[in-house]
Amino acid sequence: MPLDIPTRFDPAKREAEIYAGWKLANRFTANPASPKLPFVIVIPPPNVTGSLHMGHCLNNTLQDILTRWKRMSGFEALWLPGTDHAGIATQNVVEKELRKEKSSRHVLGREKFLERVWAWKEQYGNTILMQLERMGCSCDWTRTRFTMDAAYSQAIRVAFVQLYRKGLIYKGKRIINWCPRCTTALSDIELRDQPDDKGKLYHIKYPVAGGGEMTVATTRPETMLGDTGVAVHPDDARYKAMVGKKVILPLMKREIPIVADTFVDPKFGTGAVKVTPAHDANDYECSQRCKLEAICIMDERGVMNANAGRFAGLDRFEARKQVVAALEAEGLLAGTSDHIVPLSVCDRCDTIVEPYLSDQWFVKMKPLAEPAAESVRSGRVKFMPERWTKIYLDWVDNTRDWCVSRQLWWGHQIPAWKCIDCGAYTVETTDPKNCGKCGSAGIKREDDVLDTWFSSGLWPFATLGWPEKTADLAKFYPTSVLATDRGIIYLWVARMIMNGLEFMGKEPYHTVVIHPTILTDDGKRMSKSKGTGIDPLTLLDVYGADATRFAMSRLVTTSQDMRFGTNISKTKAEEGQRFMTKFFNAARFVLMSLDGTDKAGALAGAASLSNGDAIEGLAFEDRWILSRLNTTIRTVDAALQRYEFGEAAAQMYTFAWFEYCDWYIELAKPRLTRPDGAAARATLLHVLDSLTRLMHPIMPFVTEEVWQSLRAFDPKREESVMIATWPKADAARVDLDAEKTAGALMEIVRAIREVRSKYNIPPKQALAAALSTPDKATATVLAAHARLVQDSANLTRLDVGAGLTPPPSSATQVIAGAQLYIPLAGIVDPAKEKERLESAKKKATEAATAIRRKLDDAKFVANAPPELVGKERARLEEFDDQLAKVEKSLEELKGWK
RNA sequence: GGGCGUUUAGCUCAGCUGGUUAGAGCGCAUGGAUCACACCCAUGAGGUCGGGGGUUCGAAUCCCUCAACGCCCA
Repeated sequence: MPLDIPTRFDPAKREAEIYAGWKLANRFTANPASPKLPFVIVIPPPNVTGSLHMGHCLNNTLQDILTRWKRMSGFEALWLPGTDHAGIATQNVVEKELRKEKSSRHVLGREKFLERVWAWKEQYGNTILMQLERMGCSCDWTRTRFTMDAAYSQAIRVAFVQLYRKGLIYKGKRIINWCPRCTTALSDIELRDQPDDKGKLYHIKYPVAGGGEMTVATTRPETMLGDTGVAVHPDDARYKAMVGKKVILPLMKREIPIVADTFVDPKFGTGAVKVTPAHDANDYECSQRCKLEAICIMDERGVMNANAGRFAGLDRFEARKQVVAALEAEGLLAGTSDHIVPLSVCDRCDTIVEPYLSDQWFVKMKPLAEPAAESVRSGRVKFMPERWTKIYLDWVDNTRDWCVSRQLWWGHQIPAWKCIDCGAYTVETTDPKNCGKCGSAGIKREDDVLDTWFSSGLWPFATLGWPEKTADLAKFYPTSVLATDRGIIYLWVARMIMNGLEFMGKEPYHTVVIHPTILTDDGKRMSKSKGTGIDPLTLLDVYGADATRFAMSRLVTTSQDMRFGTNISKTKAEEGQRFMTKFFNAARFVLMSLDGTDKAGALAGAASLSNGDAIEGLAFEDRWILSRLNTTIRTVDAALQRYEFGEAAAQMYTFAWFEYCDWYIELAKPRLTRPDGAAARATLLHVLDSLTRLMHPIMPFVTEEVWQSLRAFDPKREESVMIATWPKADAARVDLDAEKTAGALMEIVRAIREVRSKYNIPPKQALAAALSTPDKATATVLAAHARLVQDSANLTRLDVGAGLTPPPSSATQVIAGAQLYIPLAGIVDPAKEKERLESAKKKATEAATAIRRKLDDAKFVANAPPELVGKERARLEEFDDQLAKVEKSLEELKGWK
């Protein structure tokens, strides 16, 4: 054959080149002036410290599938990429570098340190984005954004000022989560639970002034140094008389009051609790109600300060030991018991977090959260799968004010200036010179920066140019779909919806797709620290992007997470690789077969088929595959509409492999070289063309490669499959009769192959067969397609007739509606035949009995829908018929001897 | 403590609003260098649908309950 196409598509060799071609042709760039309807996705910004992991790989595969699918479907598709500055994470990375150099950010000073972070970011900050190219992601790289870009930073500032002026941002003293290692405040959701931490519950005796004692229970004895009260439940009879009295705080010899507060659980410990307002959130609230003072006993690094008396200078954990020892020495330790202590650690550095009283900036959440909840309740924003709606609502309905200040340097410095003279804050979008209240020039900017999520929350519109009224913003906001993992529904999704409503007056997207989380082979969460993660680049290197993408999308279901560890990912990627190769070879076959034949005829025919027009000489099998193709197009499209990626992938796989390759191509082969094979050539080409488009969103590279081969054949088609139109299902092509008959023919072919296999007859050895049907109509239909069966089963002849006399010494098979005889003189083994027939008899008997039992049940006939009853009757008839045939064959078998 | 999810073939998973002889891929077994593909083709074995109750003419599917595993919130 003159056409030279390799038998494999080599991803390592071709992917980069294909991708570069797309980029060069600006295929990813969206145009705000386009008359097309927009379809927009903003990427969940990966943080600049990361590199591609399996979660990104899945997340971005799905986004790319949606983007490519919509782009082909006639939308102005924009997939906007970018990265997030990741305040703590990035600062930690650079501080670590500095430590190696025996330096620190404090040695460098703020300005120099930030220069250093920027340098780091320039060098490593785009790693993930570059890796996305490896996956074939069709992001609009001309619009890449970074949350620290000048324009983006200005957007944050405008947002902050607006919220502040509306009274939605305030500064206040609160108990917040403090990381003594990062020396910054953290929000509730930047913590992680430390699993099964075995701690102890300490029972401490507090002497009561004027005699007696009270025992309190605590898991954190060192905090007693900061106690300013002891609380009991007001209804607790045991302590009623004590309320209002004082206890003498051991070790500190401080008199502190006994107060009554309903937050005390009388059943916990002794029913009396120590109150440490500066180091416990509940205690702080209690102190506000009971007018207790707050004494802070630790510094920002978790070291005891002067308020801790003789324990000053000790680390918090050392202080615990010594406090316990001191209490013991004074005979005030009533005892200890084992106790599981729920501990939180810093999400970034694993340090145990300290509840800490400090002055921080907060966002008032209620006014923002309420409309954001309403957006979801009303259905203006939908979660897919739907069950995540409840998770989202639970959070937005109960959210507390959000601490947004961080004691870091890397980030957006809070645009608030405090007046040295009058103490007022001036909050402006441009740097002020004077206090906005008293006019004093003595103003100082806040040191703190904003939580990274404050900036990410503006992502869907700040990336499009807000607060400026840009063309992009007008065209592309609101965006369409957000795809992410469930892990950041609170952190990010909720905040985007709040901000979208607050600043744009519209929800940022109509659909949130929550995709599975990647698990290890044994169903645990992948963890970097445990080393159970796998590197997607390895998969991409070995199997290529298409195979990896197919493997992942194939596994996306709406109910389950995705196991994709070392072994499973390999198996699944291999499946993807095989599919890629199979498809590539189908294309190879079609193109090579058509080469040298009547190309123009094939092209014209395929074009007519694409238009839904009739063409001449369409054979039964052509009508069948066209029917199947159009059903597949419909189901794939429907699956994507529902964001059921696994289903979409499975549908195209089954069609391409089992229907197109295994059956249709084989059936079409004999016709290809015949003069009357024009319709077969046209159908072959048309189906390949449709399949290439259909598969493109999931397997962009191999489909582009095939498309280019098709284009060499037919230069008039689009330059790239990326801009080709998405196939449209043509209901008129669906032919259920043809599908039914095809099913029967396949069954016949399989039955013959089964006989071959049982008797070890090589496929090369041609056989004869006879098909006996009960009625003439069936015989006529099957006889019309005898040729197809002969070709597929390598038969020299196939006699079809109503009530045929069975040929002697035949292997027999009973199939739906017919008996099949394959004369095998000298080979056939009556014992084997009998065994097979008996097994068939058993199966048919069981099935028939089950149905008969139903139909004999008056209740079934009365209650079941009539069409079902009819269906069951028909099935019974079929099985009875099958049974009769098997029995007949068994009879015939006896005659052999 | 509360909530969510999962439990179907050796493995990974489908199975929609209850009615199939419970499916697929991998793996396994047997046969095959046939002129698209051995990353292939053909054929086959393998499941009392986690346990126990219940509803129903009928349950893998609905309800209750127990168990195991995973995740989230407190």
